[in-house]
Amino acid sequence: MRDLKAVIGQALDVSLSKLFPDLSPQPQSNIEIPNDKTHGDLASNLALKACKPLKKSPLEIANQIKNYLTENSKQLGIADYIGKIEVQSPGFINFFCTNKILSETIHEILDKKDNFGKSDIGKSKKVQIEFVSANPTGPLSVAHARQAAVGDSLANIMSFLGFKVVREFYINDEGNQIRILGLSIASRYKELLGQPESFPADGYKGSYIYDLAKQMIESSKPKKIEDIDSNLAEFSEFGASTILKIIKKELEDFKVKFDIWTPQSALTKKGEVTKIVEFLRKKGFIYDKDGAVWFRSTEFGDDKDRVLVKSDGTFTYLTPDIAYHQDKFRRGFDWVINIWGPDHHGYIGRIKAAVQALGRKKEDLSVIIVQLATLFKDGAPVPMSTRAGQYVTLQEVLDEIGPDVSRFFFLMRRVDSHLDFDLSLAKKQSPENPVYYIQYAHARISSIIKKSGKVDFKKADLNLLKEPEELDLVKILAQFPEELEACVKMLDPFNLVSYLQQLAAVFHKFYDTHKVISEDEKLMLARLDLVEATRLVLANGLRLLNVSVPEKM
RNA sequence: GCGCCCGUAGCUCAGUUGGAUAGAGCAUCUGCCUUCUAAGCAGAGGGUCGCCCGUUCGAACCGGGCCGGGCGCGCCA
Repeated sequence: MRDLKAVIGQALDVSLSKLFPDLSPQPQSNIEIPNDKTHGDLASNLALKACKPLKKSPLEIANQIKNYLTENSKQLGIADYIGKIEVQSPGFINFFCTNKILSETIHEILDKKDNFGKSDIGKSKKVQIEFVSANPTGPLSVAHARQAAVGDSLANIMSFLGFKVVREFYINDEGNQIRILGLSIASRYKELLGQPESFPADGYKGSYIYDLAKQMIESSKPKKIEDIDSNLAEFSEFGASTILKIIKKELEDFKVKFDIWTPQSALTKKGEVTKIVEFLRKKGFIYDKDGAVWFRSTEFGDDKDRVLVKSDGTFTYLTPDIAYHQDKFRRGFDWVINIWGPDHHGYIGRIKAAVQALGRKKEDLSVIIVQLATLFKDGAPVPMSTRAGQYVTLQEVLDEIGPDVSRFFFLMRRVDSHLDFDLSLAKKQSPENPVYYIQYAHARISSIIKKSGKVDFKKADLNLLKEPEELDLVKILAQFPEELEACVKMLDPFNLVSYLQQLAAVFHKFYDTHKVISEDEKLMLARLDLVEATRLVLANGLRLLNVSVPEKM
């Protein structure tokens, strides 16, 4: 269907230029699948676009194009695929397909199997997707979980489409928040040893801090209370590394894999952070003011210039991050994609500025802002705050509802839209749960194929498929590759989720209207081809989302 | 005050280079299992696409101005 669109598009362009050679520039032909079936299988608005420059009525233009296409259908390569062309008011040109395109689609799917939808539009472009990158100061929150689901699924889809994808987790193991983590643990440590003191005001209050303090007491030789304050780094280090292990475990349980874990401290140790300031200074993007070192980010469209080195000599958060981005590009990535929470959207301007200061185009970096997910339990929102230690961790969600349903729920809305995650609904193993709707379609087909005992596909006469429910099914199957491309274009796996729901709906309708297994042997064989193709596409889609594909439910 | 996101059915949301009668799920109501899995299907009700101007053959979509909600605006990370 996608190829057919291209062929028709070209045929339209040719006919327009033959009919009106003086028209310049030529309007772009726009071909889409109409909602209303009486408008054909494909429709073009070319005549409407061309009417203004040509100063003619769109209906007249459309009819001229239609006649040209009909007369030259063989040369234009559309004769076998287009059965009828109609012009409808106010000037749409509607195309009605023949069965040939449908049977070709089914055969293509049955041939390619798991590879249907795979393409090389990525042209082996090297892409890095950095996501989650949570500070190792506490277990992963629901916000991280959504980012993980988005990043992982997007990475799957992009790999499938020919991009060379690397998934990376940036470990923010330096800076203020790590110091506060150490302070928090030390405070609990003293408390457990019977010397309670006031807990730091901005400390992490979660119960896991007690666990960490306990572990330190048990594993290391207990320190003298008076030594603690001079050994804060040890508390920080232990806390960060232990929490990182927890994070890794949570992600593993969520079926999210990373190729590379890059700690900020590694860049610092190599001196990259200091070097990046010198580098930018040499390029002339640096100035000194009020005892601090500033980056002239406004030169690249940022709202204001940014401090890189504070007057006390320490770096701001931005500085190592610039070094990190330089490191990314040095490693040869053509395209760097960062997935961040909404609290970082004000940060986009400065990092894009930095990327340009490093000599890259701003398009080489894409930032996806994933809006927050609010958990609902029994109709009420679950409150969340990391510092107060009052939040549901990814682990708890996983324990309660499992990775399949969780992943799916996190992808059910566009990334830029707030997501209400209804734990009570997700937990239900019932019809209201949309994950089962798709999986159920796959299970039903598996059951039919098993019962039919058929192993040989592609031998049937697919011209026997004439019912509207059958044709609808083939048409939506044909759209799978386009939907995957849309995910990359939008940088959002949502399109795939939405597509799979539609596909399942069309299948369920077909299932309820027509029987596959029947006395009519020839028809049965054709329908078995059709449902097997459907099964393959459902499986491919679910696999890209990392949702399991059950044969029985 | 400035910037970003959002405002579409009772609720949660699709609708993306402007296209034909604005869709889905949930919720409510009515039907469909002696036949491949009823975790399904069919049907009904439900809309001033936040409001007002503008652009044009055509606007939920583009532009301007309001109203309302969320977030960000630090020599924090």
